[in-house]
Amino acid sequence: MEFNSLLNTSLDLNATPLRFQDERGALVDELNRVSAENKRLTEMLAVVSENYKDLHNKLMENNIKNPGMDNTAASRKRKTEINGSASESSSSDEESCKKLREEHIKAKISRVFIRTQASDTSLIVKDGYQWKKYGQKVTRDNPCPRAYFKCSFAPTCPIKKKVQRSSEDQSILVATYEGEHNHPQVSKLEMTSSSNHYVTLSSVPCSTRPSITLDLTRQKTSSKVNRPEFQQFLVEQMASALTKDPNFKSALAAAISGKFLQ
DNA sequence: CGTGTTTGACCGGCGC
DNA sequence: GCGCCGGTCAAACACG
Repeated sequence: MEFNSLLNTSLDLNATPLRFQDERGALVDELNRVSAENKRLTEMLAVVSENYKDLHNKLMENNIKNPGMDNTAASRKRKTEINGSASESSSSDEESCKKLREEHIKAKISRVFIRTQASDTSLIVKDGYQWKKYGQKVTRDNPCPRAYFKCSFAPTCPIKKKVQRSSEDQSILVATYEGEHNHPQVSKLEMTSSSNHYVTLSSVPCSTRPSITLDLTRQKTSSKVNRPEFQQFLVEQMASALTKDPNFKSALAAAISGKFLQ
């Protein structure tokens, strides 16, 4: 139930204070607690944004100092592939550039955390795109199977998605996106799944960026947070801090508009 | 019958 | 060189 309506209801019951005084007091306490929590989260958000800005600036400086050195996803696989292409005397510069571009796409990795119903055992994440499942695997570090998806909307779309339940909290789905779509989003309506009750707030991070997970499902938000301008402010602040990354921004907007308006 | 999903086989990278 | 592991393929299967 909407917290504000709860509060209003309790205020309407002033005529019978003996009966509802305790409940009203509890609600006021709850309001204060939620307001404090919201303030704390806002501060945390500001800190995280600042940290990200710093890291991003350092990354940019490093890229300028070391052009061609992509240290955002320094997997051993990538290193060997890049080294291999660089050392191949037979491969042309064009091929090397092409490989580097492909590697750059692969380096664009983002993670999305989605709270689902405990009973929901599917590995479906509705994010507005059409996906084709091409594999499933049980990995060593997590008893829950990992599903592999390719974008089915455009055959040439290089993005891949991995979805796996968190080993710590199996009600949380972790979707890992590798690469970027090379086409517009199919359907924004699909972004808010009825079964996905949590945040779809993504970290945007090639390994150096901070990872954020916000719990926006706590519906007892203050009236200030319910204001559209505040939501817009939050969206703009975070989005600008995260350098307009499309994955992050769309997920953030969906999370804020969807959950705060509930 | 077409489309999407499942699942075992296969491949390549990596550590020992 | 061998085994482990994650990722991908493709045949079989399910479903509308």
